[in-house]
Amino acid sequence: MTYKDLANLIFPNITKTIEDYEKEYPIRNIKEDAMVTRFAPSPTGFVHIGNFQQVVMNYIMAKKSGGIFYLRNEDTDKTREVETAVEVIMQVLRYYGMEPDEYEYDGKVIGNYGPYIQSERKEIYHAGIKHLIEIGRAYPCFCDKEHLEQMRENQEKNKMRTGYYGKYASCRNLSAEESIKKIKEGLPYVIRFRSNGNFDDRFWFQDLVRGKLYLNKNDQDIVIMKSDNLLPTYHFAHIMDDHFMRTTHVVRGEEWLPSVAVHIELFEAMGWTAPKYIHTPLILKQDGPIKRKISKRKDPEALMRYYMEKGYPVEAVIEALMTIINSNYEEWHTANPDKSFLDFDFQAKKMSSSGGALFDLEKLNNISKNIISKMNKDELYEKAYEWSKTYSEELKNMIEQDPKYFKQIINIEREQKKPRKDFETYASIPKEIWYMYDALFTEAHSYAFQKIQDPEEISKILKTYIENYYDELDDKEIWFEKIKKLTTQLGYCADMKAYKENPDAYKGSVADISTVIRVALTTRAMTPDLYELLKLLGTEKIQKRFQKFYK
RNA sequence: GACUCGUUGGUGAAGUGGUUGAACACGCUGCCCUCUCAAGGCAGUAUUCACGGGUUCGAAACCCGUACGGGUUACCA
Repeated sequence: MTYKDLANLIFPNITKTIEDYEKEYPIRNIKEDAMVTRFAPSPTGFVHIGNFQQVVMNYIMAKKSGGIFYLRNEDTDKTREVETAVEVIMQVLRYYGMEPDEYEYDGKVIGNYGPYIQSERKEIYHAGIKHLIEIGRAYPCFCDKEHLEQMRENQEKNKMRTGYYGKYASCRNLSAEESIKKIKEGLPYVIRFRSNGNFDDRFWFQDLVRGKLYLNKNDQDIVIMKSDNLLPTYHFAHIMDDHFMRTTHVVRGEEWLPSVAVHIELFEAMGWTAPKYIHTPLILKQDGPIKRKISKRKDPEALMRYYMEKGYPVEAVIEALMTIINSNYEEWHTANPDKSFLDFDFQAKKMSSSGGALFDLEKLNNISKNIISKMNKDELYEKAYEWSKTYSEELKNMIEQDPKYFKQIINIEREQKKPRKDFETYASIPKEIWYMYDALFTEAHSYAFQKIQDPEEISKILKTYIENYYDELDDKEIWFEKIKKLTTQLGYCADMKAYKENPDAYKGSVADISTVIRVALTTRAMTPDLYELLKLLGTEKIQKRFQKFYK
């Protein structure tokens, strides 16, 4: 009895060999320096911001180099899987314009290196495992959970490294005969990798972010195939997939750094060269005095859904992430405002390797405000409208009832050198402009009058203004001259400079008069340019809103 | 516990032995401009790079130790 018999007993129906698959998935016909990258999430139903950051990196590397970016669904853990997960992932990728070149979704397989869903690649993994068994680099292990647990406790007690290795790896000494016998008896088993490594040996590993790392070799006989569903573990699945999908660069979180030695040995055992690895720092969150991993359970901003629902422009989120990825991105972008992030000279080694970055929402807000302020009215209209269709009934209604009017409102102080920056997100638009709509205005009750509170005085100001001064045909200069005349007529100071020098000499200033008009029209003391607002509202609406205050 | 990665302002950070008396951006503070606000302009915001020691003519940068933080330690990825 040989390893070959053992392999055939375990995988009687696997006929294809590694060589067959090498032919089936040939080296990609792309430029030598083109990168093949992938996004390989497990289908949990969410896209974490840390994962998305990796998507951005993967996407840039592939696109810039003329390579391929593909999506692979890592669903080997059937207990965690969520039904609609792939849909969510594709939705996010498309929303942010990072459509993969190859993927499997909605019954379609795009690309020649599929299937792109791990649970559909069982035969490929089995062929790999069968091969390892044949050459003596993998073996069935019959140890049960209790035994393993006991072993770990003992190791911990003796301050040893924990794990299934060396003398602790009892099943590695089973002969082919013994293993075959146990399997025939029906004992449950997993398949473990047989490590040849010595932990005290070290080797150099090149990580593209951290540089050269001097790591201990692996000596763990890790599980490569699980007992229940015969699916491989992540460790084994990813080396098979990354090899046969001809991946050149793997971007993953730094939580994988401790298993690099395992993966390297696995690649060696298969006779393959490993792809290049880029281990990214985690995204952290300030929680009181402590920085901790941003968590999808506690922190809504950990999930991409949050940014979509809030209506941050796509470019804003990408820019915020790029800033974390390569902090010189921002400077580059201000120097090259018209270029896409794909033109940026992204370099993995420029990524900070320190601890992990706090994702700064305030920074995002600032970026977002700037980006929105630079859109012209048509762009903003298009994007906000598109967004509103799925995320905001309120905004959608506003826009649809009169698109032209909406554009006029958002265009106030917009297409100019130093545009206003009122809108932080698409979702914030209604909060800033609702008072321009009569239907919404009738519900408003509290008026934020400032210095002038006296109802008699307010009435007098509004009445005098509308009866004697306001004319919607006036240009801005004349309009303001009239406001000044009104101010003087009522005994206030029309010259702000004079007023500031000696405020006690007057009842108040032109600012106070304007504020009364502004608040009566909008309920707020702070709005964009009054002249523009008046023009857009029109005489009729103005009169109606003023009437409430007449005595 | 074991193994491992890291530690520059409130935040992201630049920096690889000498025009760094620590860039840039966000935030914060003040002033100016101004009919309000948002902007914009100007100025301020780490006497110092976790701490201790060493190497050097010279260190935030190189070395050692300590402390602190993160990660891993699963038939989860």
